[in-house]
Amino acid sequence: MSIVRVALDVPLPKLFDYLAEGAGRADIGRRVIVPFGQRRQVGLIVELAQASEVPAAQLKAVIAIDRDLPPMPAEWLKLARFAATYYQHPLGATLLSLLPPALKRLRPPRAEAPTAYVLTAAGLAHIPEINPRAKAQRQLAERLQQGPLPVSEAGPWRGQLRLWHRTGWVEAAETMPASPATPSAKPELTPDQAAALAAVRAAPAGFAAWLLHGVTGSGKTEVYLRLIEEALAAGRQALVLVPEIHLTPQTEAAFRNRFPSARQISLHSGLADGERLRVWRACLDGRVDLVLGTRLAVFTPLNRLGLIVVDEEHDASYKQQEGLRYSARDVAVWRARQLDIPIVLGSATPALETWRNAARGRYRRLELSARAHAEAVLPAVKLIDTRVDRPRLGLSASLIRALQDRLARGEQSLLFINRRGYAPTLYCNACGYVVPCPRCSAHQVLHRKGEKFELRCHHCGLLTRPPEVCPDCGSPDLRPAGQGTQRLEETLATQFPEARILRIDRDTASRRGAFAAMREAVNARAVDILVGTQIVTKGHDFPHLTLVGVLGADQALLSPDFRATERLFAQLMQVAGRAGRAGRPGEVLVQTGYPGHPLYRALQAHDFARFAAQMLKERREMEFPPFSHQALLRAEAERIDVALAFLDKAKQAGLALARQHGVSLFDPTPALLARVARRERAQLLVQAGSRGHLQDFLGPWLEAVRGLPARTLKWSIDVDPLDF
DNA sequence: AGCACGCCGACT
DNA sequence: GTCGGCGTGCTC
Repeated sequence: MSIVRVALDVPLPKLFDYLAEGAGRADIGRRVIVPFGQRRQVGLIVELAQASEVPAAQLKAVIAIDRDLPPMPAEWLKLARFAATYYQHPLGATLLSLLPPALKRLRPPRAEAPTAYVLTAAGLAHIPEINPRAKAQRQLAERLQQGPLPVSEAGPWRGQLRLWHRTGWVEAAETMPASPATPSAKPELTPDQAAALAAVRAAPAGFAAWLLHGVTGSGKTEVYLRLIEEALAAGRQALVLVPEIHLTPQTEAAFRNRFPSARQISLHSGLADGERLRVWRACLDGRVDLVLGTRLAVFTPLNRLGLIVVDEEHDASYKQQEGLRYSARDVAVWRARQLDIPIVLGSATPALETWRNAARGRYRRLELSARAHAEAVLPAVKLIDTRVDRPRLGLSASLIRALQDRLARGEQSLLFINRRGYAPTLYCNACGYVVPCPRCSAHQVLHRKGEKFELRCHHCGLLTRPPEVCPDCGSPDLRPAGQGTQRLEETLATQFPEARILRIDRDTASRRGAFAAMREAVNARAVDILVGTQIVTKGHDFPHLTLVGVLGADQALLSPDFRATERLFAQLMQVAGRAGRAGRPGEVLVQTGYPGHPLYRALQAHDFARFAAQMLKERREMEFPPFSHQALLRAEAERIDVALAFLDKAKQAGLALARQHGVSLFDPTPALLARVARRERAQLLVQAGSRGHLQDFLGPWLEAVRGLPARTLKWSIDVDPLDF
């Protein structure tokens, strides 16, 4: 009787042994259903064993091995094991969280009816044999030869398609139907692009990590496309990671137009379970050439992977903030190394970690310095000193003049303000009281809803009606304080009654398709002034935009988070890149009370290298990443002292180990946002000089932490944390 | 994580 | 006298 070692979705760092008659090597990586305690669980076979340490009498037998699905490949299991180990997450919980949700259900889900069909090789071979009198069949075959046929367009052919599906002449098309039959034209390469491509081509085959550094508009995408083209031509697959779903539709279309014959899929958390399963299955079967997706796509099982691209590699959304807290960028680099293939990390403002890796020669840097359109020059960045030119309702006189200019010339402007809602707070003019969220350590944000106002907490979602009088002193003189996108929109409407204004933030762009519609409106010049949060900074071209105004940027400079400046710089570079793309020079006006700040100087010079050098110098002095490696033990409880006491015990339990491994344990502190939804959060920082030391320490330490009583609290470990 | 077992307060 | 509170301990 064989014994299989099964990974289960339980928070225990161990495998469970089961008897499985007739199980063999071919079952490693297969889904199983096993009895577990009083219930049944879905698991994954990860090893075979001759004997078990568990007494034979306690071993139960597997209920079923799912052989309908190909086993998860060894490479994938290895990748998942790495992630589990590196991010200190139980292997079972890791593996099961990486499967499509549908496969975690006990009842192996039936693959849903396809939404489109393609001809199989067998189907193609069958075509000549179709009876010439069977007109409908001939027509259908002809149509299928032109490409995938969506069921929605199949009309009366539906029955025939189902029949052919059963005979194997057609199959479900996981890949989106290619739009044009002929690939879109390849633009001519700029010298920088050509040089970058030449460098990659000249490198010996195998693993290499490339940092493609180029400002917005310098044509990074074209470099990706050429490299993908070569990978596809060599019969390999390409995996392209992008930060967020908003980005996928247009990137998706660009890729499909360029590689109409490639089988392309998109993978992100917005997909319905059935769709996600189908796409996954297609990858597992090797029926996909090009995968475009958000962070979770880094774990797609692919057997011919030849190239990985991580676009906007600095973006924080690559880091998962719960469960397995992985960084898709870092996992991608590991995967490329494991598969011995190249990986390209692209950004105008690389993460300082990445920049330093390039400086140390671990990654190789490729520079795109010029904008792809020769006539498009980098925008001039000017600072408006708000100590002199005091903004009224957020707008300085200089910014108003600049807006007037664009309106007069029929050009578009964008005002960037990273605060949604009407005003960040509602305060009492008599006593200074500010309405707090009763459940979080944060102020409630004033939102306008039609003619009415409401208070919302951006952390826990609490929605309340604004008080009529100050809850503290009874004064009726309550006022909005500061600016949000809604209020700015309102101010602009009074200031420029003739202007067409559009606000883009999470509140207006969250509806499906809303974002695309707004982008279209802007491109059709149905908008004069755009007001937006960071959502507008992400990879969208607005060709008629010549002015970008930045409001409220200083806030990040005062943040206690040591990465806040890095993020602000990236955001400002990105938003500046929106201005002046179609030959007209763009202008960026930043309102600030600190015009002498080095961040702004570097921004004016469009000099990332200078900014990075400054930041790295500071980081080195402070022994912050990338000059150290961190992990955060987070704890949350109903009371902060409970969380802090737990962390203190954890610290005591780790002191000896820490000394032994040369690792520093800091004192437990309340989190920057100490209370969210009535839960008090605290954290303990672990810092080490190298990844190795940190890793060596974390394993045994967490084992000890797991033994600590933690009845009324939840804790988790975050390796390479981004948020504090 | 679930789920059962187990020992102390207000109810048909 | 029971129903049920959630403390603690285990799951191959």
